[in-house]
Amino acid sequence: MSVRIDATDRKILAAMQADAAQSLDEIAKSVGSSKTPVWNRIRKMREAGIIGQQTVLLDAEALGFEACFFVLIRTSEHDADWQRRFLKALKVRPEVQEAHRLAGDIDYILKVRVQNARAYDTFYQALISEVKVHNVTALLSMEEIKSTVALPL
Amino acid sequence: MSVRIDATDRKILAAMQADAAQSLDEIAKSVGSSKTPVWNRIRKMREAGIIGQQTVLLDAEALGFEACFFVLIRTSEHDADWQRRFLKALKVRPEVQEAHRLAGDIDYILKVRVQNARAYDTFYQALISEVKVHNVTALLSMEEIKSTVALPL
DNA sequence: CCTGAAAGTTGCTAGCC
DNA sequence: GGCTAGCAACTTTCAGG
Repeated sequence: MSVRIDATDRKILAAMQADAAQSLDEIAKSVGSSKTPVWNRIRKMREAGIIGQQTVLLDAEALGFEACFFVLIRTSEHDADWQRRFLKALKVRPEVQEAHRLAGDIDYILKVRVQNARAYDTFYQALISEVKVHNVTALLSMEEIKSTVALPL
Repeated sequence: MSVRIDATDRKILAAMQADAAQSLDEIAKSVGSSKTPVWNRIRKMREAGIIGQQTVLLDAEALGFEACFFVLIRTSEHDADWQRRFLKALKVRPEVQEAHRLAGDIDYILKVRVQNARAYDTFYQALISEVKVHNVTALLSMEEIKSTVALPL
C-alpha cells in the first residue's frame, strides 16, 4: 500500500509541484539523476496514489469569481443519515472548493468560491433548504494574501 | 490587460483544470476544434495570466502531513508596519497554504498544513513571537471531505 | 539501479483556406 | 479566425552494464 519515499523522491515531487510542465530531462537534471530512473520513480508514486491529478491554477478574479467565503457551520444533527446527505450536497456543488469536518465546537468549515455576494446567497439558501444546520457564520475574504497547493517538502 | 473569454475558452480551461497532462489533440477534440486554434487560445490566456502555474496534487497524508488547521486571527494592531511584517511572515512560511484578509470581526484566516499537532505548536509559537496578535483560534480538521482547486466554469 | 538508444507521440511553427 | 502539414522535442520503452 504505502511506498518508501527517499530524498530523491522528495526532490522530484518538489520539482513537479513547482512546475508540472517541465520535461523529464529538466527534472532529472535538477535532482541530479537521469531520465529513466526519474521516470520509474514517478510511475511508482503515481501508482501508489502519492502523485494525483495534474492541473493548472487559473486566475479566479479574471474569470469573474470575485468573492470567496469561509463558512463555519455548527449543527445539532449528528445522525448518519443527516451527515450522508450533507456530505453529498457539498461534493455535488462546484462552488465548494474545500470542506473539512472539524474537532471542537464548530463542526464544519467550507471554502466557497463564487461570482459575487448574491451568488453566495443563492448557494447558502440552496444548502440550508437541503439540509438543516444549526448555525452558520460566513467570513468574506477581502484579499487573498497567499494561496498555494504546494506541500513544504 | 484583460482578455475576452468565450465559450470555447471556458471549455479549454475546464479541460485543462480536469487534467493538464492530456495532449493538445485530446483537448481540441473535446472542445470540438483542432490543435492550432486551441494552442493559440491557450497561449493568449497564458500571456494574459489567466492560466497560471501547472502543478500536481500530492497526497498530503502519504507524505506525512497529517494535520491541517484553520487559524482565525484577530488583531488589535492595524498600522502599516505591523501588517507588512505579518504578511511577510505568512508568505515566508511554507506551512501556510492559504492566507486571507477578512471583512468583519475576525481579521485573518490561515490554512496551515503540518506533520502533526506538535509541528503546529512550533509554527504558532514562532508566529506570535514575530508579530503580536490579539486573539487566535485554531480549528483542527478531522477529515478532508472535499478539496479541489477547480473553478466551477 | 543506472545508462543509452530506439520508436512512437506531441508541441509548436509556418503557410494555406 | 480555422485547418493541414511538418520538424524538432519530448515521453515511454527496452536491451544491456
